[in-house]
Amino acid sequence: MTLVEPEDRPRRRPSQARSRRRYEAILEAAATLFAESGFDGVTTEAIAAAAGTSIGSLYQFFPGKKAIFVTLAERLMERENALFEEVVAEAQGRPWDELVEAVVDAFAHLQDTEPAWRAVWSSHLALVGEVAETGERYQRRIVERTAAILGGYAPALSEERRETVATTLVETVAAMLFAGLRYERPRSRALLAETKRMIRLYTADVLAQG
Amino acid sequence: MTLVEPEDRPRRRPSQARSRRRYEAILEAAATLFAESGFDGVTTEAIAAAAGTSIGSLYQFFPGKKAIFVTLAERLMERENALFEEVVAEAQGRPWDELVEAVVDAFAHLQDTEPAWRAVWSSHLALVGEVAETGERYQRRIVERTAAILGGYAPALSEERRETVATTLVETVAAMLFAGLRYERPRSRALLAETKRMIRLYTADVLAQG
Amino acid sequence: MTLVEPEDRPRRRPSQARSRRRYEAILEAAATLFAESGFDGVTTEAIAAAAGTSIGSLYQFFPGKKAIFVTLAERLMERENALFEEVVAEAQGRPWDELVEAVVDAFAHLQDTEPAWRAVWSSHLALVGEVAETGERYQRRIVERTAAILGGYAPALSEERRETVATTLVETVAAMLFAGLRYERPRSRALLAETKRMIRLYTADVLAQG
Amino acid sequence: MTLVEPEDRPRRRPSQARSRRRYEAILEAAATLFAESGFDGVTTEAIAAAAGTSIGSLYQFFPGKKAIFVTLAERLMERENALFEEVVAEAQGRPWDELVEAVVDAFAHLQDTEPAWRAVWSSHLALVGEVAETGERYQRRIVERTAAILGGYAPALSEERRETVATTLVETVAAMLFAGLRYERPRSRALLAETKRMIRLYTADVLAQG
DNA sequence: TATGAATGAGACTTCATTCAT
DNA sequence: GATGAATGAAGTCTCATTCAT
Repeated sequence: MTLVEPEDRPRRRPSQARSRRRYEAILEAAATLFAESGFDGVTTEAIAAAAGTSIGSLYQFFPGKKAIFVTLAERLMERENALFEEVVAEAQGRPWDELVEAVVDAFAHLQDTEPAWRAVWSSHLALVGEVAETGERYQRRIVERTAAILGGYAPALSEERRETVATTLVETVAAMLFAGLRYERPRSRALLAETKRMIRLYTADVLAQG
Repeated sequence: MTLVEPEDRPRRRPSQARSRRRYEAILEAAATLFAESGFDGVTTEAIAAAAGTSIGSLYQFFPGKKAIFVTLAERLMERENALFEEVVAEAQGRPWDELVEAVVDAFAHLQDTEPAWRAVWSSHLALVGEVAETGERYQRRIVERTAAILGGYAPALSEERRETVATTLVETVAAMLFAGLRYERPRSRALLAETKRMIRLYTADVLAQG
Repeated sequence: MTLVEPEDRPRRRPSQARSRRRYEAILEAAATLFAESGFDGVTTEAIAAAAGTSIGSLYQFFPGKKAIFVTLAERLMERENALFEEVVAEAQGRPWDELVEAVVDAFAHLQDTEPAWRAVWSSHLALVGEVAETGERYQRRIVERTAAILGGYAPALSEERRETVATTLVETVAAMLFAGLRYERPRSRALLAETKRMIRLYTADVLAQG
Repeated sequence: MTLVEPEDRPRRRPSQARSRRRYEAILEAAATLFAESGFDGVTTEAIAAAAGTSIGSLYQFFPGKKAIFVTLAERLMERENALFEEVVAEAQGRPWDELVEAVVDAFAHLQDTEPAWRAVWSSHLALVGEVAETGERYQRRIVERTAAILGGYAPALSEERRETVATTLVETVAAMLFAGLRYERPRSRALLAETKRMIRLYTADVLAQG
């Protein structure tokens, strides 16, 4: 189970208010449960119960468990993408360091508020099955955009170098945000602060040396 | 399934040559299969088959599937610990940067050669189920040792800072090694090189500023 | 599910034009689908969809899936009965052979034009579940009528023989018509032709010998 | 579900005595249940229970419900084929009528003693799903053999006529044997006797006229 | 009355684990 | 000790039927 097949798409995107609520409840319950126990540790029955609905309704909206996960993943990735562009647009013209910091903070905030974050990134980073593809696709896009933006600050850098640097930055932030999940509050913030410092230094060096 | 219970220990550490071989074959087969498909994606039957033995024999050595995983994990962690101490001992007296580089290279090499690496770290980092506890315990030890060694190079650093820095270093290396698994060869090496550069810069700054 | 219970009757025989149309559409759609995929292979949802209505409406007319089938069956059987009497009335006074041939042809034509035929007879002949009872009842009536008519042509035959012969004729025609469904057009007609020849010879012998 | 796929073959043809018994018990229980309630009316759980074993064991031998049915069907068809050849060989040189009678009697006896008979023929004749293919294949073989043997008795008949006649004979016997299942003992025998008489007359006519 | 979303019993199947040989 | 057949709990999913709108 690695590719996203058509059968992994929702069955029916509900439009009426009550259905819509149900649909969202299922996704929300699933996000929480997946985050707690991982994909295989969660049963469709448990998702339905946590969403306060019946197994039958769940299957009316989604053709299967994987489809729920994929929907969650694509939604999150879409949001991450939008968030990235939004922050970048806002930070227009500001120095590189500030731009990076703004992006990292935005993502950290998303991580804090979005239950799906943990479930999806866990799967993505751990490469275990689901969303390998989806996650990779979205991450690739952010790497490319980062490389492009970096080009504006470091025109001397070869395209290849830019991509390597962008990949490193994105992977580092993602990995460290994820690692932060394993720590309680004061420590996780400290880890994030150190991460920012680390990439600031790295970036400065790259801009100076290539 | 998160804590390591007594029932997750091997049943009997076989001493006779033939049994020993069987035991090792099971662990080796399991490492490969877990790395490929994750804990839930592997059946005990498949492990036994890949080890060239029977499901009955497998259960003679291990009380269950989780015990196989836990054994693999503890073994790997033990080796990582030993490796760490070994490299540190060898690098005695050398500058901090060289020490760090030697440790990172040693771990990178371990990652390349040990099939269990991916399975165990995936579980550990993704926090999904198994070995959360075991992994955390071992990682903690390495962080503490790193902090202690760092103390030798930066006596001015407060104990708390030392721990934060050590944590950051260890998490970064672990996370980036793991991230490297998602890339093919030339890129994964580049990512590792950038990671080393990044932590070298970070470390230098810490040593200079605190 | 073998007996026809009161709950297998339609809920209400609609009289208003629009309802009537809906009711018929459901029966027609069901006939086609049952013929294609058998009773268990068809979902109520599919019937409603094929009838261009909703599942809710379907249950307004019929108390359940079986009731649709039973209605179809009784309707078909009724028509067969009427057809039989009609043909017999028309053939009044003609020789036995011509009478038989006329009946067989009429039934063959019904089979060709009525989608329910296949579904209902399949169930009846195969004795699997539905309409065993209904079918048997109607078939019995036709056997009795055949025996009675035969009495006019062969007064010497004992009542018991007459019944045996009538049963044989009816079963043969039904079974061979049904068998014909498994063949494509030219062959199925040939099979029917041979069947007619066979029963003609059989009948002639019975009339001659008893 | 119409074609016989590789996944419809048994999983493991057991060799040890105990397994063999279990395997047979499953098939026997399935034959009885399928005959009573049809393919869809039977659950794998019910088969396992009737066979005095567990659902797990059932799935160890067969990959699914259909595979049980297919195994039953192929086995029966194989037996029918063998029986046919056996009877034909024995009747070597005897008149056509005796040959036909011997074959019909043999099949009638098989029908009486083999619980799978009803289940398999019901499915085959009713064309509902399963074994359509398997049944057709075997029946075709018997038709061809019948046509060939008929050729020895009626060399003047064109090949096409021979096939039509053979098809008619085989279909009639099969259909009437099956129809007989719907009658209690004395009547079912009478029906069979009449069927024999009918095909004797038919055959005599064919041999005389072509 | 018409609609179709909601329900949940129950079907099929897998697989970790036990146990007789 | 080794084997692999046997077990059955538990998971995924379907579909007949109900019911709120």
